[in-house]
Amino acid sequence: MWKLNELCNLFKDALNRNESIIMGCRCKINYSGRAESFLDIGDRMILVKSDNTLLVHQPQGNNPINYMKPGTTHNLIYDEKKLFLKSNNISLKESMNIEIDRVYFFNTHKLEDGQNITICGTEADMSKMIYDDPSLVEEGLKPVSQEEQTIYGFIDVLCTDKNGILTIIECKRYNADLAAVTQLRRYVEKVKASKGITQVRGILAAPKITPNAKQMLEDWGFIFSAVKPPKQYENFDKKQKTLEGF
Amino acid sequence: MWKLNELCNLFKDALNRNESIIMGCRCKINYSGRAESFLDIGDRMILVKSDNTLLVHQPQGNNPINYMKPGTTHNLIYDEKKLFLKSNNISLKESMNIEIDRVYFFNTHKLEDGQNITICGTEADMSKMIYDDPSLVEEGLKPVSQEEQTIYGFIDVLCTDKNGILTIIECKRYNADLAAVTQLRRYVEKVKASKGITQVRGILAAPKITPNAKQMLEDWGFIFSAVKPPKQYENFDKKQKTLEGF
DNA sequence: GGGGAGAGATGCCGC
DNA sequence: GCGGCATTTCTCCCC
Repeated sequence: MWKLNELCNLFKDALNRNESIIMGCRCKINYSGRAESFLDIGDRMILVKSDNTLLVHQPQGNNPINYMKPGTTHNLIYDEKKLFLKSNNISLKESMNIEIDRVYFFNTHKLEDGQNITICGTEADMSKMIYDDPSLVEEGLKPVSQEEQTIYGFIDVLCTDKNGILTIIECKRYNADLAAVTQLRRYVEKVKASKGITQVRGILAAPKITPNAKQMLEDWGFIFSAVKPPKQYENFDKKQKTLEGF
Repeated sequence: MWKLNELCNLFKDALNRNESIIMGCRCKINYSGRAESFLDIGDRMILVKSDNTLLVHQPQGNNPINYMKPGTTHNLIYDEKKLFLKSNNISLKESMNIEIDRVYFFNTHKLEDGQNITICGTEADMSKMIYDDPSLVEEGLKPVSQEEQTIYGFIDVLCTDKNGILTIIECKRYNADLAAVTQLRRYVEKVKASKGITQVRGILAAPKITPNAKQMLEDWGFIFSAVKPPKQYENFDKKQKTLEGF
């Protein structure tokens, strides 16, 4: 068991040295800022990163249950046999108060990492794939532009179809929903209005589409085209195949 | 410094006891599933929760740089003086491979927490506030329904205005954008079509609205009403006031 | 810094 | 399970 009063100095020193801090503890939490929240007593993991991000994780679930953004100031205070972690972000008008009953583990370490992640299979990759080969979406399409930031908006892929009609393709890497349809509709309307042309086609390219979205899409004279984002499951399937070989 | 080969058993035992695991290490990461990603060598914190969620956090930033969802299986393997954390989620077709060079710290502990967080200041709170007092949005509004799940969609607040015209209010707790306008527009159109009435008003209630969204809103004959979500910044302002008193 | 849109989004609720 | 939608969304890009 930790001597709680000594932790305050360890915590402060770690902050001063820009170390990352990880603490397992039993606590209750109040947050006030963009909203107000209260979390009653339970066991959690608290991370304070070298950029002063704070994360509180319960022992289940993907997301932090509470957090403070980078640039927050933190003070660990010992009072009346309890620890209080008081965090403030003046500029964001956010504050958090964690009342700590018990500390299960406590570590600090200088961690250095400037690496950026590389990801493929994103929507941008998908729109590039379609731009490079529009026949994936429809026969006879000719690419005009990709990922173009225009006054009409951010249009994924712009083509002309086999009849020379301007065609806007909106990509979704997931099951396309109502919001995807309204987004496409917005682009088509903007291009029509600003170019003063009446005929602009809209195609929604995604692996799937919800029934209601399909309905609304067709009500507006648009078309769905089933396209999967590139490289999805490629490595996994390869690996599974290898495993099956044994 | 840790004896790497011993960690594998500690790790396995912790998993078997449903303990949560936290490890600071130097590693590189490959992920394959919904997309593919690679993260070159650097210092990170790895959390494995009692529900087998895996999170990898860099020493900066809010979000995990890599993660695996609850229900993933994990194996820590020692081979050729290196550790490999191999994680697989068969049903989601996702896999991760973490190659670990060095371990800075390693802790496991049984953490128990069944608490749910209470939050106020959400959009639901905001729509309830407006339903209870529609004059916050416009004089003469009479509430009809709140948070109604209809075939047209999920309408925040439904009112009649001072002339008895059906009025749909869409709430946003943040700066309203183009998507918020298209959402409102969708509801108004659906209600018009399904009820067979030509006059349905739409009001967007939010603390702010972007210029383009305001433009589109007015183009469609809708109205913006400046409303703040309840309790936002309340505690913070109170606290600041107290501090100023000193 | 604000606007616009994606995210390996996640999580919640309702059907 | 899917659909619809909010999120203390966060993050990135571009103006």
